[in-house]
Order: sequence, then structure tokens, then C-alpha cells
Amino acid sequence: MGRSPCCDKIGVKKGPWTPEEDIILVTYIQQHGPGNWRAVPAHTGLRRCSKSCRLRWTNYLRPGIRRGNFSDKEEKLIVHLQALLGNRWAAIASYLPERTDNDIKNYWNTHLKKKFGKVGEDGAGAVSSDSHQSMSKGVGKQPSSSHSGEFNSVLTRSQTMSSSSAAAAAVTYASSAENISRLLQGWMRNTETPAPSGRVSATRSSSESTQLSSNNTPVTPPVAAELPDDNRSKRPGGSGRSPFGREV
DNA sequence: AAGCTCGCCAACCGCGTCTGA
DNA sequence: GTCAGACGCGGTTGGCGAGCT
Repeated sequence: MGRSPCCDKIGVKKGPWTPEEDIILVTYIQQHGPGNWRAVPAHTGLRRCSKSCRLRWTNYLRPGIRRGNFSDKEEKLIVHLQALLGNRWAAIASYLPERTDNDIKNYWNTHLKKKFGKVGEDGAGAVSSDSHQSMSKGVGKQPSSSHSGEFNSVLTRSQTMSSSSAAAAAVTYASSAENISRLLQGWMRNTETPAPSGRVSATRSSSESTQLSSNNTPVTPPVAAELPDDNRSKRPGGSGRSPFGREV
């Protein structure tokens, strides 16, 4: 029912984002804020579908995200949360404000799945399938108190960070643009070679830049500890698919 | 030195859900 | 009450680079 046709349109560009596109997108969001993704391609002239814009913003351009180098603590937390929540990457990501769901998903699939995918069932995994169901309304809310150890520390950190998010929001858009300009500078230096496919240059440098911004102003999406997952996804016009977070 | 294989990661696709008309 | 539009999520794929033979 009512599936978005946006990506079926002809003339919609696919593939890696170029630094220019990044800049356009960031500039637009800086002015108008995230949301209303449908309007983004229309207003910016980007030949990208709204989904693609949202994804790009969410996973790479959004200020305050950190990429690569998962710490031991983060890794443990992911494993733990995965056992608790299953593959609810968005919910898991809400406990790791600096990480994106896509990043966590990739990290899990490439690194952790092998290590813990089957093995971790004794510890955290013991809850897996059952909790998957019983978690239904708990997803995105606070994890059960029995797992408080690490959660507490992380949640505390998250809360601390998120407390300033509103005030920081404006600043972070700026820092994001700053990041992009740095990104562009770096890219300009290499323009002898044809514009890089965005993959290496754009993403690498954007990862650097997001680190910068995270140092600058750690911005957090609404954190689960503060906002239930449902709230997190319930934006005006948005839904978020939350099969477990939903009352049926 | 060249070719092959594997791993990683960015991006795409399809589906589910919510909101407004 | 129904339908269409829009958004978000999770699974999957494709391209690139690194390592190995």
C-alpha cells in the first residue's frame, strides 16, 4: 500500500555520492533542517531520490557520528544489544548515539557475526529468540535492569551527550557544513584524477570530518534512554517500522 | 608480476507503518 | 473508512581494495 515510487523515476542518479552532492545536501539541511525528504531533491536539484538523500544524511553527513574503529566497549555493547533486541539495528543504534544503524549492521555482519553469531548464545544470546518476542514493547526503551552494568555507563554517557543536543543542533549543522568544506578542499587537491567515485574520497574524508564534528559538538539523536524507540521514529509524517515497538 | 579470492563498506531495494486528504 | 503519499528499517548487493597464491 502506498509505496514510494521515488526510486522508480527515471533520471534519478544512483551510486556513490560526490562531494558536490554532499555539499548541496548539507547546505539544504543546514537551512531547512532534516525532514521533508521529498522536498530535498526538488529544492536542491539533486538527482537523487528522497530515500537516498535521507540515507546519505543519516549515515554520513549527519553531525556527531563517528565511523570506524569500534571500541571494545562498543563492540560488547553491540553484541549484548543484538542478543537482546535481535537485528533491530535502529534500536541498537539508539544506544550508540555516535553510530549509525547501517554502520552497526555492517560491523555486526562483517566482524561480530563470525565471532558471536553462534557462540554468544550462552551469555547474552541466551535471551535471544524469546526476548525477541517479549521485547516487543521494550525495544528502544531501557534495557532490562539485569543488564544494567554496561548499559548504565553507556546510557549515562548518552544522556549526558543528548542533554545538550537541542542547543547543539544549530551549531552542529554549521559544523557539518564546515566538515563538508574541508571535505571539498581535500577533494579539490586530488582533482587531477577524475572526480573520485565518492566512495573513497567522500566517505573517507567525511568520516574524518564527522570525527571532527563529534569532537566539536557531540550531537545525539534522541537516545533510547531518554526517548522510547517509538518516539524516536515517530516524527511527523514518518513512521518508522517498529514491529516490536508497536502495540498490536 | 599477474591473477584470483576474500573482506569490507556504501548504497540500493522492498516492505511495513503512519499520517493526512 | 479508505487510499495514497511519505518515511524509516532491515536485508541484500555491488564495487573496490588488500592479501594470497
